[in-house]
Amino acid sequence: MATIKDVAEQAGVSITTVSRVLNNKVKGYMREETGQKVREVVRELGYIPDPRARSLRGLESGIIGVVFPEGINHFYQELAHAITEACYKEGYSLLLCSSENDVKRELSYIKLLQNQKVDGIIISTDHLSAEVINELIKKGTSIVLVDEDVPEANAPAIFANNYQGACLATQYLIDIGHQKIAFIKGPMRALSCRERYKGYRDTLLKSGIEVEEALIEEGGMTYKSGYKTMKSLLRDRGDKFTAIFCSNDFMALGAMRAIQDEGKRIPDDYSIVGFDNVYVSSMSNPGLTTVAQPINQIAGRAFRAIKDWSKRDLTKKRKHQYLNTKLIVRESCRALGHN
Amino acid sequence: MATIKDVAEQAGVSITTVSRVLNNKVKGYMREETGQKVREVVRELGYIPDPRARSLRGLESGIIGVVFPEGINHFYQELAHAITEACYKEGYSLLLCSSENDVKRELSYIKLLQNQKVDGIIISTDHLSAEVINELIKKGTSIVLVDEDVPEANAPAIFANNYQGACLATQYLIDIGHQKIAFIKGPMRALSCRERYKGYRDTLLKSGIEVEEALIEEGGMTYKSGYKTMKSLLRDRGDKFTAIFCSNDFMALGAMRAIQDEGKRIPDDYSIVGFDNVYVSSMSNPGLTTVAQPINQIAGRAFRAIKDWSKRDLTKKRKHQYLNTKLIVRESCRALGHN
DNA sequence: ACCTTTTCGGAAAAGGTTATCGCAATTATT
DNA sequence: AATAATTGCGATAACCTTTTCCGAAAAGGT
Repeated sequence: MATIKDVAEQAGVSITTVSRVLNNKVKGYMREETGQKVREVVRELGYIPDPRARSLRGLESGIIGVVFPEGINHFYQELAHAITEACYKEGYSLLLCSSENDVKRELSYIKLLQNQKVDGIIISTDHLSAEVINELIKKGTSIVLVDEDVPEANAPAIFANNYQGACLATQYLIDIGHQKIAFIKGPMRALSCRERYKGYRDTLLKSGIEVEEALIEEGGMTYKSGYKTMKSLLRDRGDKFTAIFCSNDFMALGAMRAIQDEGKRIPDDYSIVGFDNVYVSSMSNPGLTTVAQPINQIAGRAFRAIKDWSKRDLTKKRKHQYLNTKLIVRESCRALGHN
Repeated sequence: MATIKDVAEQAGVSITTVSRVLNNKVKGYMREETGQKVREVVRELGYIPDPRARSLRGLESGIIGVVFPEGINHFYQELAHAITEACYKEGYSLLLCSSENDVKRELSYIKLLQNQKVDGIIISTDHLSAEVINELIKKGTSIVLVDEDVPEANAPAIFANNYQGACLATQYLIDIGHQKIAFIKGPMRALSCRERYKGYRDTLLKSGIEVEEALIEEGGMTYKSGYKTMKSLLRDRGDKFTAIFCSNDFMALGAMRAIQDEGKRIPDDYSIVGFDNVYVSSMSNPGLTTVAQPINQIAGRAFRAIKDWSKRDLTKKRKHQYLNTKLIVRESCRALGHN
């Protein structure tokens, strides 16, 4: 592995000069000829400055840390992939960590990332407090929140407009004739889930439909919990609704299976809509109609927020970015005739 | 962020002493009392040696690089997650890269990982040549191959016994009464796919069943390609087989959908078996019977191989590790009566 | 009391990079 | 021609750690 010293020797200039050429700092100018020569040798030796040495001097390390709550969750995997792509284009790479919903592990990962001197941390959490995050920022860590907000934290936050998405889904079901729409919500601890819940309620009310608490259940955002919750809904009040809106795709997929296991058909007997548009939602049978999160946009903006961190005006309040969602219509819903 | 200097000052000792305590080098002995004091201050300040400075001195960086061919592929995502878990237990973390099946990108990632001085690289590739890999090893990079082998490369290789897995699946179908078993194979470029293909053929032959080329098609390992391939199989010779074995779960899922779209039923009309046991295979309807790869074992051993790299005897030939697979029986197959 | 051995801790170099400072040499100005 | 301004580039410190070497102090032996 060639060092800057090798380049300097080979080019017959000093180390300083090589560094200047590479970082094109024009403090103390530079003859074009010398620059040429150095660049040539750099190419020849395939020299790349050691990122560790650079970051030791307080410069960028080229690594961005990502902390997500669940490693097996396809949504986070897809988001992580999207961030990878955004980073790759600009030569950055990703240190990927999953906290497995454990605050202790989350904190230890953050510490680890700080120690590795990452250029910034992109995190999705509903465990961390605003104080912890603000403390980190005060100490100089760049933190960007994605997917889930931490209200009082002074970190830029980028996520899908969950409220708007839930409205979209609910309105769609209403538009095609459904009135009795069940809802499997996610844990109310998570702001994103509360927003989706609110979107569902508000849209019903706006259309003059009563919100029936009996048709609302809380699940744990997993396939299994969707299955179980749907089973009990069907058993207790299967005739009281014609459509179901689920707070995420996994629960929707689980719910679909529960319905089919009960000998009912989708969309003939029940219509169903999910949320997230994870890749698998296109692989179900029937294909799941769902609300797509703008994953690539979220990833790109999160990356940009890290890169532009220094330009941020810390005295100003942080910027929220709500990105609109889109309804992806597949085959899991059918229009209801008037009756 | 506390440095070793802070610790030294706080404890009233020299930097050397702190380092000695931390790395418990007993060159020049150490009073127990001094050691105590230092450890106490370390705990107090929450001091952790800067991994970048350490690795600059030639020590471990605590980061392991992972290069996979596809970012969106659930199988690799799950494998990556398993590696993350294996690493986390020992304080390591992962720099995750996906080459998106592009050799150039693969090479540039490897270079990047080398520059970041990762402790080793875990890679799955069918693009890289043995020469490239051996060259890297000669230059001092620790490389472990997983999932896919590169025959002449002198790197430890760890993967599922694809041949045994394919035998398992085929034998299962035969055991429950199927004789006419179609096969959707993967690209023959990949050794793993060739092994699966061989397992399928050998098992048929062993049972005295003729291998019909007309029932064998090649797909691209994706949901879409599984769907398309199955469609054409059904159209051309739908009555010539009663079961299908697919080289991976995604193609199996696509094939299932194709069958169902044609108005046929699984497992009533056709039985189907996949390979990999990705998480989604449990979420299909009906649940997909498949061959499970021992992902956690692969991950654990790959990590260990990196850690034990220095203990490896480079003059000896590298060790292959074929790990046995397991059949996961769900609902996508039915027993055929004799007729 | 003097010498040897043991025990402990400090100074400094190395690892690769960048930023600051300043010295020459060249060019411009009067 | 003398002075000022500009330009080109090198020496060196700093970032944080580990390691080697060496010196000081304490303890032990005669």
